Amino acid sequence: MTDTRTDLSKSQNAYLWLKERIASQEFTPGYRLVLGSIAGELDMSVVPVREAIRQLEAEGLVTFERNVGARVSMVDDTQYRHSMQALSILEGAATALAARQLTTDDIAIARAINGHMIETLDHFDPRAFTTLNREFHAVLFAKTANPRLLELVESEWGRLGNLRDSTFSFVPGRAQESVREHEGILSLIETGASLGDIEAAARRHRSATLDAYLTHEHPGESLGLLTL
Amino acid sequence: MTDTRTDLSKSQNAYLWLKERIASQEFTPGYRLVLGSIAGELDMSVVPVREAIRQLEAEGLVTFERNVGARVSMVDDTQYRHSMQALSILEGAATALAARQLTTDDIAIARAINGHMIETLDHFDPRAFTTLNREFHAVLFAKTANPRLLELVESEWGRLGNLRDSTFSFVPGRAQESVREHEGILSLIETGASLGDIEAAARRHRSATLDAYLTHEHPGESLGLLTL
DNA sequence: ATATCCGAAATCGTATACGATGAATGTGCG
DNA sequence: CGCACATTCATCGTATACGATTTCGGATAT
Repeated sequence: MTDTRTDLSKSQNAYLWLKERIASQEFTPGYRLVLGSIAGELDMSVVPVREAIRQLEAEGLVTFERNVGARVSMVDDTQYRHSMQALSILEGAATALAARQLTTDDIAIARAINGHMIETLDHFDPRAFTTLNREFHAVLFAKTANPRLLELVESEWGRLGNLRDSTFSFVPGRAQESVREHEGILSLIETGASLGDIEAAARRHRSATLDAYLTHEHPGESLGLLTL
Repeated sequence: MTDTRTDLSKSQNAYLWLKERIASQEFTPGYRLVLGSIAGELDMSVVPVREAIRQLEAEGLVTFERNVGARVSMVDDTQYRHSMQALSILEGAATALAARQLTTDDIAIARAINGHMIETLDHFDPRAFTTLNREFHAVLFAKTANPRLLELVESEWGRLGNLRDSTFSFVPGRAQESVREHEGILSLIETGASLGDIEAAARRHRSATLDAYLTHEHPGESLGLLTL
């Protein structure tokens, strides 16, 4: 069942394998990455595993402590907010930069996805909702004029380990609000609104998710949205 | 003369050493990083060197090709634009997020630095100008409410290898324009302008540097500034 | 002269080995 | 009973070794 691709180096395989485990929350923040065990699991020596972990470290997914080992990074609440805010900025810009490239077909696809999201609202499944949500935004980003922004967005999502995204969706009413905002962004794009307006809307959309979480979990507290 | 810090692991030392060489342009884009040579130079085996290079790869400073080796990443013009644009977005946001935290003292310091920049305009030294320029923005960012943004900015600067920054400054008239824009940003902050205005100004400031370069090197071409 | 093939050298990717360091456990003393 | 210290164990960090792959140069054929 090992889906290791032989056309990749072992260290690359280890890298992907670990990344997957972290993203899928099999390895949760704080989880200790023992070189020997992982190497055994993947049927390789420790050397490529170490390389893989170093790469993950450079991306911020893993923290090393000398002579102690590596563990999946803990993102405390503060870091979480900062990453989310950075994400809102990056995604907002990416959306705006893609807006002009989107065809009516693209918009139709996005709208269809949003339709599915609305359907799920009855028998609410946060995981499905989250998946659809990412698909929705993927469509919007797909034709961005700046692929580098996409890399940054992806990397930042990895950093967050999409860990709490599902819990986010649980904030009462936020899901409904979210799909409404999606529709709002789509119509802004359709009607040829200014890039500034589109960017602001897309940014607010992500910020609002975080803000809803903050005010819900820590009543009275708020991110203080970047007003753009 | 080896300033290797013994409190760091060898791989960390190799990482820093390489990063320095790349930043200082001793290793220019395309330069081949031969494991054995570097290991010899640093008096260590190849293993830590490989780890270091993997980290740099994750940051985008180095590119690996299987069974061939690693070389310092080539940033072609397109990638360069995209990174610069991403940078303008990140720096714009970082500036806005720091604006409200800046004291009159901070602004005075920034203004003093900008003053030095103006002085250098007579006997124009692009390297000194660039250094001062980064200092200026460092002051503005220093108190940002979002340190994660700073990390992203730093990382993106590393990616660009601050390679062509000096050539940028050579675009006729851009240096003068730049210091004027600095002053403009400072007064926006002083007068308590909206964060949106500040962000837009800061973003435009960086974009304009790129745009000046593009229209100068490739006449008729332009980035098409994100209008924010 | 140019192209093609072959062998040598260079370099990479990974396994194994081992000293070094930190954590865990046990032991003796207050 | 609890704490200081010694000992053992787990794990890390790095050196060395070696097969695998690519690159390079020269010999041969066209």
